[in-house]
Amino acid sequence: MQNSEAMALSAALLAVAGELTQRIHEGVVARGFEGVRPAHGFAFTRLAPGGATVTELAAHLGVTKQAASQLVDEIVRKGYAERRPHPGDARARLVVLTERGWDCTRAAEEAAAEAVRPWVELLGESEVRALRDRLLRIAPYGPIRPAW
Amino acid sequence: MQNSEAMALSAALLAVAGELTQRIHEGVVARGFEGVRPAHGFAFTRLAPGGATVTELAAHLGVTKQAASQLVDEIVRKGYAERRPHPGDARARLVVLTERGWDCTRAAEEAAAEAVRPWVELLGESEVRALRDRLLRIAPYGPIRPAW
DNA sequence: GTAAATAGTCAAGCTGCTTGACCACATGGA
DNA sequence: TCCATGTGGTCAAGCAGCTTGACTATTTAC
Repeated sequence: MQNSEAMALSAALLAVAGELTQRIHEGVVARGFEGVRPAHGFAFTRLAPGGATVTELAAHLGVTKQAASQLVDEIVRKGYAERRPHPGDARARLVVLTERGWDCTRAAEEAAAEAVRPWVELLGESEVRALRDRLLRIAPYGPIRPAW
Repeated sequence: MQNSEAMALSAALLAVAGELTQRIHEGVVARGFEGVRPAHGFAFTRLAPGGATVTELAAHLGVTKQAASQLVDEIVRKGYAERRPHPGDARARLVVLTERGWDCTRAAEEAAAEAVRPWVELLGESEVRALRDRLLRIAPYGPIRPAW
């Protein structure tokens, strides 16, 4: 594959990612969840399955644990999560979503569906599913980092 | 399309975008261009076709013109671009890439090709081209914004 | 039982962005 | 032609989110 083709692919991918992030964020805010940043959404997806420690969250977001701790401070203060004692490790604390945190997560899913709708209208549902499948196959396992 | 499917698509897209940005950046640095950030790359693509004013660059990056001006300061100081008087508007200044700026742009294209190579090995060239074509069709025209 | 590793926080500093103020030049109407 | 308004650009100050460094409490390993 030529360099220029790879660059066009990259540019398109990053443009779509930027647009998507912005639309999801706007949709979440429009549903009444203010003071929440896109990075919080990525934290929520890590906390959702049953909570996580600050260190686990830091690894998932690709930041220092101090930064993750500050982020947790913020979402706790805003009522989206709470810190509980960790069962089995008295040093650690388990960060779990509150009911409001779950509401916000569901709002983000709705906003994502809304953001993707124009793609379905343009490409058709099967094409979008194919897009998803291909992206899932090349998606990395490592930490989720901001695009830039 | 279900909300959960849209969310999976979004998560995969953003994960791939983050990984891609990081790999291109690493590739550019590995080719000897230090002190350059991913945002600079997006500036370069706007400057490349024949230069741009600070205001045009700000619109392209989706930031204030003050921020764009600071970014131009930086890439000028590092030797990637220079400010010239604007032909036809004495208020404006045309920011153009230097030879080193062009070298860096070509390095970014090489790095992009390198980052995309694993996808070609995994999905095959025609599938990756199809991916590119679909992304190009849903890519927005507006400013390029960081994914988060 | 003690030394090293790990979870978490506090504090200070830096970087890249923002808002606000301002000057130089351009544009359009009397 | 002259002036009022709009636009391109920069300077300055402030802020948000991250970093590094230092420290305590607890766990793990020998």
